[in-house]
Amino acid sequence: MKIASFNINGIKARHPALCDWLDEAQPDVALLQEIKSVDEGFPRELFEDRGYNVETHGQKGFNGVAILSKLPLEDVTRGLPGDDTDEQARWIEATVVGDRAVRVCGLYLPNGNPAPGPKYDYKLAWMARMKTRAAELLTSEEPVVLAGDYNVIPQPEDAARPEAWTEDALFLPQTRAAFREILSLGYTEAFRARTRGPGHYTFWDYQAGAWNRNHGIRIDHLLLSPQAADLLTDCQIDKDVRGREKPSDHVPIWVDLDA
DNA sequence: ATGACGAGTCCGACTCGA
Repeated sequence: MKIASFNINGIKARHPALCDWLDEAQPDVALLQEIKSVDEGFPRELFEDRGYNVETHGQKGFNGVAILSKLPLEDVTRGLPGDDTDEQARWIEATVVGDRAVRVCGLYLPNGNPAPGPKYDYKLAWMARMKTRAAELLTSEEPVVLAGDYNVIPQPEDAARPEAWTEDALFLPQTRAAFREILSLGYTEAFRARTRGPGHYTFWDYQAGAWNRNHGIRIDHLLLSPQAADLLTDCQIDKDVRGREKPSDHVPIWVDLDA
């Protein structure tokens, strides 16, 4: 079961590039972030025609997450539990029924800049809620995948120029500590389970020639419960997507599970 | 250096992102 995460930065602007990548990468499941669309505005036929089931959790103008799955989806839920007043569409869950049932969560973690400030407070509060949900999911003792745009640079080696990010909400010590707290519940970061060392990125800013200079950061992650980690056979970043026509500023990252 | 990004919203200029 190939499960991918991709922050597409707007479905209206990105559906051609997204379809090209789907046709070539053939993921069984694609967890999308920043669809920037309401549910009714999402071009679901484009994906249904390719054999995908489509579940969206959209909102007007920004944010928004979606699940595309060639396998049946069950028990779909929308929104991160823990704050009924939170209206931002950043979390969707479903159970993918393959040879094994896998619970997948697609997430778009808040950016948090500028820090300090209310946006950073929201980020940290959201991460605390996510930790609670991540802990609950572990009690199922089923394979769980938490995949998405975490807006977290875990380590200095995950940025081409870490010195440029020291004051940034993506790299502040509190942000990285909150990310480690979720990992410490018992999750495995899929990419780092298989690849060590610097130079691996999932985001390059549109500005200042970041792509041409390879000034990237690694902020899109897949976290695996122990039962999912036992099934891991591969994890790759589709870096070349960033160099194509009208790209997102993020690229896809995916795992292959023996499920 | 007069610049050096892009998407969405509602129509020129704002917000948002990372």
